[in-house]
Amino acid sequence: MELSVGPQPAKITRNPQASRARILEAARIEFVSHGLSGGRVDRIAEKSGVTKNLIYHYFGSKDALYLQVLERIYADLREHQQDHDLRDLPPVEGMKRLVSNTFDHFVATPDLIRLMSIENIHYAQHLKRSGATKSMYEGLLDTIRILLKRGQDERAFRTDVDAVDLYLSISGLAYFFLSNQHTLSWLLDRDLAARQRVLKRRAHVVEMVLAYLTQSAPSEAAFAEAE
Amino acid sequence: MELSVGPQPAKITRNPQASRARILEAARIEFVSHGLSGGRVDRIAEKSGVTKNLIYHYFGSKDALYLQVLERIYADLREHQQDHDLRDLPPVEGMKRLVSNTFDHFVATPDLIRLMSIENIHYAQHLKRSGATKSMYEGLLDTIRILLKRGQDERAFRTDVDAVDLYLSISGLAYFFLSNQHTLSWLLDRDLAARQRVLKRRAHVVEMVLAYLTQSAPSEAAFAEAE
Amino acid sequence: MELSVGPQPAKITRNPQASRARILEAARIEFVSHGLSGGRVDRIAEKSGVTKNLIYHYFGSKDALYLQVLERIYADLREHQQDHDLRDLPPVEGMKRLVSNTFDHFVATPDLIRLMSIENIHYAQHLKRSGATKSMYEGLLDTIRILLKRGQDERAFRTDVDAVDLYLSISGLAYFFLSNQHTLSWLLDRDLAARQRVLKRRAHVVEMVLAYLTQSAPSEAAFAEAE
Amino acid sequence: MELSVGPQPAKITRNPQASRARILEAARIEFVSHGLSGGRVDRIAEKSGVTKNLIYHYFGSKDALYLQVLERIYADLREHQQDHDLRDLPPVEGMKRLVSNTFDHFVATPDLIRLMSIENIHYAQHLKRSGATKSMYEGLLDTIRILLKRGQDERAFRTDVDAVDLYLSISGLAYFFLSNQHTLSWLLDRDLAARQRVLKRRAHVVEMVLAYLTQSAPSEAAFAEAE
DNA sequence: AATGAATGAGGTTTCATTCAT
DNA sequence: TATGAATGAAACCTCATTCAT
Repeated sequence: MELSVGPQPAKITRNPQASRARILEAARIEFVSHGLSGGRVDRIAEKSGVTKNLIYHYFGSKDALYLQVLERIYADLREHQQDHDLRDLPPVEGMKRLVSNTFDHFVATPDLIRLMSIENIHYAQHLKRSGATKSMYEGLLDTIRILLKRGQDERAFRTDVDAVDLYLSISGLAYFFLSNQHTLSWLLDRDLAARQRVLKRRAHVVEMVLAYLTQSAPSEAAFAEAE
Repeated sequence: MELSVGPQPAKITRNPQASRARILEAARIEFVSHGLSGGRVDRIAEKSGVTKNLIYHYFGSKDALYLQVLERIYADLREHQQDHDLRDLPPVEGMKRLVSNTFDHFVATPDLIRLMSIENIHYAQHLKRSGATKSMYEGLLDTIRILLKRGQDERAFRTDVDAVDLYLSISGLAYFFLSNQHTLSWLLDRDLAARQRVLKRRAHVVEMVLAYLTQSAPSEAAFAEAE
Repeated sequence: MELSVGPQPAKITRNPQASRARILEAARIEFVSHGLSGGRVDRIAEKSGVTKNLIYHYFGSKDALYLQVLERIYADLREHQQDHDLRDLPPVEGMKRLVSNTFDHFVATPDLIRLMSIENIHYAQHLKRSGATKSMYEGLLDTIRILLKRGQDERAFRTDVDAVDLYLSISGLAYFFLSNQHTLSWLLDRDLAARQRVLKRRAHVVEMVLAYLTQSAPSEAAFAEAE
Repeated sequence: MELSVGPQPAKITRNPQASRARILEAARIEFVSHGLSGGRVDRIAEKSGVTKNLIYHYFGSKDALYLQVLERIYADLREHQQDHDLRDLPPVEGMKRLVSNTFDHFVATPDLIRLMSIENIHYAQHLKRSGATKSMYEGLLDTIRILLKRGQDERAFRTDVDAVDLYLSISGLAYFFLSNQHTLSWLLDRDLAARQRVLKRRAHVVEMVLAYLTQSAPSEAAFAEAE
């Protein structure tokens, strides 16, 4: 579309924090939209109204800037992720809330989803280099473990559940639907971004997880065939 | 004195189909490894042992080459996806097989997973431009619908299941685990690529889907809260 | 001065060897004139009538191109340095010729002198990385050794001469005068580049070396080293 | 609540002379290490602990700063060069001392040597622009002339000696060995910086100069000029 | 069918320098 | 006297693409 807004008036801020923030914001949009290789420092400079030099002055390199964007996204994630208060709810209720909260959070942060995909395309090499972010997952996993334990003690949940698998399922059921929105919408000839469709999906996900957890006995045993 | 053999052409195949195939194979590896923006025509030329010009001669542009790779991956997918024979199995058994087949197929085709992620990063713009491939999903969806119907008729499966949601769940439970292997392995401090881990995951996925399908009644109804 | 010859007509050669040669020639002039850090790839491209890309296509980097220039200068040096035929002359005559040949050769190849200075500014890091050139000095040193030996056998030359020191003196007496032409001309208020001055210098250098060699006994011995 | 100490200026010296001195010192190291084109204002600022602006405030430009460094080096040279007291020694003794003093001085001031080389790479354009320093050479040349005259009067020295050539030889014999240390050490496969090697060289240089001066008659005369 | 040579446009990064306070 | 913020110009280098044969 590219409405020609003309050359951004190069607003000199003399406010380094504001400049940094504007660069980071523009970089987030750029990298989320085009990936790391596809992202252009020129566009980031233009969008943030600073010169390219300043970007390099503050961040050192395109890669380092990308890493900062990545770390900030994860830091935001950690801040906004509040599952602690679910730990004291009745287990079934708590778990339902946890699943739908996770779903909602994914819906609310498409950037996070795209950056995670981008990172995986790059074999997570930047994330691995980053000093941050690892612990954040522990909170969510702990909440899952606590609710699981309490539900099992109450005989509401089955007892053979691996918390990590449960976490992967809760996430995966939402993530795939969102991350692959564009290919799936086309292949299935449906607009998966439509509000009703999203709400329906959330209900489905919650039901599937809860059905699994509340099933009395594991079905008749392990699968045998390897590969 | 120079032997006048004329200009010694380094490596003439004179076999256009073989050249095309070598280019496509090299391009697949390149794009799967580095993404579309990150993929380099130079490397494709080098790996396939042809000159860059031939690539342009055959495919016209980098984007067009990428599209060919994409279409071929989908064509392969369609060819190898054989779910028809599951349609006549007992519904529970058939569904278990369908879930684990899907899982195994994803495990066996990491390229497909990476290309789907790459396409979504690019808003599926190439896939949408492609004339091919759309129908392939119908086969799998039909098999799901048939097994679902038969299971519901036998009162083995719950009746309020949306086939598309079921398809999304079966795929998503496997896809996320595989597509996000690199970030997850690091964040969770586990090697999710380990064979035992993969097998365990497959069993879990099958159980979750079956638990959902075989649950007698839907849990107490719709969710209310919208975002 | 910069006579504006206009944009070199970008003469497309379709002759890679000619292109390479033109690039190398332009690079030699550029690096010799401005040093390594001061040399500009843009100017080399302009002067050689090719695009910058071609330079990188052929040579990979500015540093690599500089190294090529350096190696070529040394290769030329080796080729043109013909001292072999001096070995059979009467020792005094041979040595005179060797000294004045060396002097003349330095005068004739100001590029070599400048590049040697440039390399030393850079701690010879490129030369050290080069695979080439080392052996070339052996020829000259051997000639020195042979003439020296024959002169000593004839009792024409003193016997306490270190060949390497002699080589360093023969070179240094010429080199300093030439390499430091610009500072010295200014500091001494004389045009050291003037033809008469150069010839006078050559005679002086020959005399000094020969006076040393033909001196009957070494002067009265060691110096008390000052720190 | 923030302690309102106002903008906390990191490191205010409020001592302009000390700042100037620190800048000059850092600049000297920088230019001597990397040359003029290779020297970086950023590094000078960092090393001297001041902001770049101050450098420009005091010196105006990189070139001007380099010139200051150059002039200071020459000023130091003049200050420390004490050859006056040699003028009254016996000529042979005095000349020996002058040669080895010059040699030692070069050894002790590698910066001077590197800057002279750098200046010559730049065609001495900065030195020529400088208002200073020219006269300094006169002292040394005068000492040479005086000792030469007295030696000739005593019939200790030959009579056909050009003082400037003698000066160039005394300097060149030491300079080349030192300025080209890096290339020569590599090409000759010897560590020319080793203390023993340096002392040996000094003795050789003294001997050569004295052999020349004390040689009774000039060798048989003219050289047929080549070229 | 295939090539070796060459390019235009634009990518990331560097660096001397200036602005506003 | 001194600063932190910011810049313009140009540096090196990359990459998809085309030309002439």
